[in-house]
Amino acid sequence: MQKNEPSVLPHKVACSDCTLFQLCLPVGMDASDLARLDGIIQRRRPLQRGEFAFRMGEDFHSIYAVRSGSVKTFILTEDGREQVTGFHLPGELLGLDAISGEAHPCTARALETASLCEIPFDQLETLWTVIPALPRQLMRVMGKEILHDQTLLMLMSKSNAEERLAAYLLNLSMRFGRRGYSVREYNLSMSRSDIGNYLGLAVETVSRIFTRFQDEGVLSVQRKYVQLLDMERLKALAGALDHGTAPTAFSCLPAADLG
Amino acid sequence: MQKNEPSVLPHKVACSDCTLFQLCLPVGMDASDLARLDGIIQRRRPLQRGEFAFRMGEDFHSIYAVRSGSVKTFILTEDGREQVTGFHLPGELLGLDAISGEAHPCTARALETASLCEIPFDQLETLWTVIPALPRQLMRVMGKEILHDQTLLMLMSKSNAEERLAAYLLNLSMRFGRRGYSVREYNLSMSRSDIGNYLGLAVETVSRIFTRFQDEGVLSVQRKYVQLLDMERLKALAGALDHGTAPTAFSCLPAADLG
DNA sequence: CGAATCCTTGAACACCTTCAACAGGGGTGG
DNA sequence: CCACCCCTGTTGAAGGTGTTCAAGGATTCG
Repeated sequence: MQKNEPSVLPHKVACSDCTLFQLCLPVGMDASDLARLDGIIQRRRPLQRGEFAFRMGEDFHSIYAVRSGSVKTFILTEDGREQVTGFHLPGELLGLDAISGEAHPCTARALETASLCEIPFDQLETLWTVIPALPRQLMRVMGKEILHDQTLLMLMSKSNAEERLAAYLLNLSMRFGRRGYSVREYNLSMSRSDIGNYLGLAVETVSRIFTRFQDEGVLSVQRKYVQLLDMERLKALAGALDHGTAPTAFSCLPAADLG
Repeated sequence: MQKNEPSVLPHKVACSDCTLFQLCLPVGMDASDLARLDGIIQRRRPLQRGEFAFRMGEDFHSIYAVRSGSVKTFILTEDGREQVTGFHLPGELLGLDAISGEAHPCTARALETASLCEIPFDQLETLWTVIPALPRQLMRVMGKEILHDQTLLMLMSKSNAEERLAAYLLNLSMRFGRRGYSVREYNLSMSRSDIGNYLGLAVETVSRIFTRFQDEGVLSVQRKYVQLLDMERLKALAGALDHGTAPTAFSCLPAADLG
């Protein structure tokens, strides 16, 4: 199998010792910078599946980095329906969409046991007067988020159900790969319903396409466990959308994460 | 009629004298800060309809603020098709999606005669060491962009054609309103094809729905010129999507601009 | 073991797309 | 100034893709 969970529950690991270091905020910072950043980060007890990191409408105070586990973010419409806006893996930041306002526009909920680093935003602001690399880096991350959303947007408006699911699975693969996990097999921490919601498809459609992909030998799936058997076919299925004329290191979707 | 074009061609207007001041970057800056920002801004000759501000793949050097006219941004897929990612009105920034990378991920093209302020990013970076409000403000703008994309995403995945077009027209209305123009009538600077592309709909569908809305008395449209006759019905048509449990001042779509 | 939830599968239907033809400006050139 | 053309926009009819509705099967957890 694969290892989607770190073997040790990290509770007091410093940024400098964190294996996610390069995926997270501290890129381009030296040891003393790291120590300072470390000083403002709050490490809370891990969230259990279903628990909330923050809820829509709550005052915005902090952004969060996922250290282990996974989190989904979603908006509740006034009629009570959910709209999943993203899935967040270790090394990814949470709450960036709140920076422009006073309150969180979405809710963040753990899909499985997950530990987060909380980074109080006002302290981050005071910090970047002494660490010039910090705002630049945060903007890079926000820029990636923008790219991600635009890619997803394109997926939604120009692709059919097969292409969407293929791109989604490849994107997850890439993100797991970056974190040192297998790109060929992984466990989905989110339900079919979440996937469908995220991709703008009915659950039934997601299910049908999983079956179809399996019948065609592109992948094997059994409940949460997915093996990508024919990456090439999958990439072909994902369509011309991805390996575009894109500037930099776009593997299957832009450097920005799709979910 | 309405006034979508400033009467004077602005060529050497200082930030402090710019009527778009509050929509643009300089929010929360004092006179001396403004002067400094002013010093790095480059004002080029206006773009003619069809001219490019920058093209996908070009090195990222600057972000741009639209001063007058309108601009569309789009991605070219490898098979040569266009994907419109946004429309930009006066006071809105351009090129934020390039901050995370080395090159522009999209192309920006004038929909009509348009003048832009070019803001070299490296100079902006040096500037924000002396103007702490600057990175904060830029992040707010980027955060809005993220919110905008997420809203649009929701529109794409959960709404039908009528809801999309209604939300789109209301969003434009709101953005014109903020700039002091009429919220009830305006000229579309983009083609039906661009609208359809942007909303993930076929041109024919856009056309049909315009006709349907007109037949129902919701609006009147003739070529580019649109009058919103029944805002309430239009809002109802746009659906529960917008006036959500949203945190702050969400008029019809979040404070973030939809296009 | 039973209940609840998640996932799968089938069939009918709705919505939008595609294909096709035509209308109407706006510009150019005669 | 008018004729012509091209491009954009409109309208109609057929077809496809995904949704909805409905039911059954599988897994998990109390």
